[in-house]
Amino acid sequence: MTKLNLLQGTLDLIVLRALAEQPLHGYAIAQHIREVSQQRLLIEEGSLYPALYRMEKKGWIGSRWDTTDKGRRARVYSLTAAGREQLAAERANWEALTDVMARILGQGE
Amino acid sequence: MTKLNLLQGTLDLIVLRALAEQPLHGYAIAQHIREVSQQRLLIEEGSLYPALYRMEKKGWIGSRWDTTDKGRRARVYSLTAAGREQLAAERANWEALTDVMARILGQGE
DNA sequence: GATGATTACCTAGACATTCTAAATACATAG
DNA sequence: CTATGTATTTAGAATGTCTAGGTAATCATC
Repeated sequence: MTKLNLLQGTLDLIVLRALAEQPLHGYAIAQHIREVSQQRLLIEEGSLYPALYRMEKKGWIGSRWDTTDKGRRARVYSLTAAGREQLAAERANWEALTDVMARILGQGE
Repeated sequence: MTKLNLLQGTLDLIVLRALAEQPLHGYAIAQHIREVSQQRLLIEEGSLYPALYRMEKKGWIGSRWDTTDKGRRARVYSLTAAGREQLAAERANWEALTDVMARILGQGE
């Protein structure tokens, strides 16, 4: 099982989806994605944190400082209403793209 | 039916797949993709031509100048053996990614 | 109480890919 | 002779991800 290449543009969708479940801090988001993907998707911190800042700036997520169960300070992110809309839009785009790709890849067989 | 956002990294796969069918010149590749995707995927020229140069440099495709049925000079690209391998690899990566994404998007329902 | 592993965040700079926006040139239709 | 379609080329901007560092606190272990 080789490591997967993440495609540019999918990280936002993945993060929004994770936060739709429950509020999480950055480190926990990375862990969560690793688990759900069965170790196949490894999000680098240098990708994740800047992505979180961008999304907060766009109003899709909000954050507050909190203490984790491990007793450490962490910035916990949660979805906003705009974020829920964005999630729906990106999910729809993703599904449309996979449809088109299936046509393209399958065509001629 | 809105226009789809192409994800960074999928263009090579799409082009390789198109050339697996038959040799084509750049303009025809763009048309072909538009048709197969039912007008949903519009590849810009500024994306396509640089992508073709990159792929030729990597040895995945080869080219020769030829005359089209419309009587014009055109650079016709075709898959190399390495290109066929690359196509298989990228197709496998794409399929693995859609599997993982399906898990992520579906999880918790 | 030193050491190392884990948790948690931050950031600069490199890199790759796609897009916008232009230009060139030839063919054909009107 | 003008507009439209065919066909290629390229510069530069925009975007997003990664590499590769850094800080700091907690916990287990020796």
